[in-house]
Amino acid sequence: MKSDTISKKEILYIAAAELFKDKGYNATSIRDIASAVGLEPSSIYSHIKSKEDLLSQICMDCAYKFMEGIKDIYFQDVSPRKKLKLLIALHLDIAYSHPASVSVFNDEWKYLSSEILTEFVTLRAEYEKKFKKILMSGHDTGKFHFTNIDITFSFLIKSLSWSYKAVHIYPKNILNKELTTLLSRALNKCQKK
Amino acid sequence: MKSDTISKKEILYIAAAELFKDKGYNATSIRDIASAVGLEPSSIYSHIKSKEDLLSQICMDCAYKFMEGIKDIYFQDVSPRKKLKLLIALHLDIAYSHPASVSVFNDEWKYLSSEILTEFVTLRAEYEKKFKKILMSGHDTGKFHFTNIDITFSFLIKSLSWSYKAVHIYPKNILNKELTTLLSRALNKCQKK
DNA sequence: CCTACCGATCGGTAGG
DNA sequence: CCTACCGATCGGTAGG
Repeated sequence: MKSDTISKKEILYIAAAELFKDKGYNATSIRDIASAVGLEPSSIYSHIKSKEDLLSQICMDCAYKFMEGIKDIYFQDVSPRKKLKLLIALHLDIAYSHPASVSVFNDEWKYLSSEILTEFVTLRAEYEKKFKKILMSGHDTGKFHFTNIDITFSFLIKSLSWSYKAVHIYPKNILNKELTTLLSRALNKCQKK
Repeated sequence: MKSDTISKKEILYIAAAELFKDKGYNATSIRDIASAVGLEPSSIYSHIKSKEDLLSQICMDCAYKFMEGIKDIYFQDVSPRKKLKLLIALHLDIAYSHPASVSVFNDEWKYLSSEILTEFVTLRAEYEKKFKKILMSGHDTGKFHFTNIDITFSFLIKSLSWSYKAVHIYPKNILNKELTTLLSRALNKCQKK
C-alpha cells in the first residue's frame, strides 16, 4: 500500500536534509547524497530533477507546516497569552519532529533560486504578519508589554528558532516549560511590590 | 604612516566579510572577492595564503572581541543585573561596528578547517562559561530566576545574536533599550500583586 | 600584480 | 539504476 512504504524520493529527502544541516547546502554534493543512500550519483536524477529541488522541498514543507500551525492558532478563540503559548508549542513540535528540516529551513533557505525564493519569502512574511497581530492584540489589551513590535517579533522568533538544536539534549516538555516561562515574563510588566 | 593607511589585506578582509555574509562562504569564490576589490583572482594570493585565511581572520577577530569584552565585564565589581546589561551592550557594540563580520562569525564559522575550528570552539566554550557564571551568580543571589542554565544561556545568546541584522533599521540605543527591557524581565520573577 | 594554466570537483545528461 | 562522460567552475600555482 502507498501509505506504509517509504519512497526512494522520501529517502533522498531525509538524507539531503541531514547532509544540508551538517555541511550546508553548497558544501553538500550530489555525490554525497548518492553515497548516503547507496546510489550512483546519476541515479539521483531518476527521482528528482535538480539538487535545488531537494532544498526547496525541505524549505517549503517546513514553511507550510508553520503557516498551517499559525493559522490554526490565529483563529482560535483564546487569549493572546494562550496563543503565545500555542506558538511556542508549535515551534517545538515542528523542531522536535523534523530537526534536520528545521535547521535547513532556518539556515539554508537563502540558497533557493529566485522563483521558489519569492514564494518562500512571501510565506514567511505572512507568518510574521499573523504573529505580530497576535502580539498586537495582547499589547492593545494590556496583556503584553513592549515598545517596538518589530524588535519584539525578531526577539521571539530567534528565541524559538534555535530549539531544533536542543532535540537531543532536553525532552520537549522541559524546553517548552522553560521557554514559556522566560518568554511570558519577557512580555509581562512586573508589578512593583 | 602605518596608522592612517588601510592595507590591501584589510580591503580584502572587508570585501570578503561582506560577500561571505551575502552569499555564504562556500558560494563566494576567490574570483568574486577579486572583482570586488578590482584585482585579478591570482593577485589575491600576494596578500593571503588561502580563502580560508580570510574566513578564519574574520571569525577569530570577532571571537577575540567577544572574549575581551566579557572578561572586562566579568571582573567588574557590579551586580549581576548590571553585568547582564553590559553584556547586551557588548553584543550590540560589536554588531553595530562590524555587522558583516558578526554575520560571518555567527553563520559561517562551521566551515573553518580543523585546526582553527578547534581554537574557535574553545574560545566560544570559554565565553559560554563566563556568561553562565554571571547568570549563576545572579541566580544564587535571587536576582535572576530560571530553572535550566543551559536553556537560559542559549535563549539569551540567540536573542542577542540577530542584532547585526538590525543595524540598518534601528539606532543602537533603541534596540538596546528594548532588548534590555525584554531580557531583564525574562530573568525577573514577577511579584503577584 | 598580471597572464597563463592546472588538477579536482561540481551539477547534470546521454544512452541503455 | 548504471556506465560513461560533459562543460563549467573551483582554489590555487608558476613564472615573470
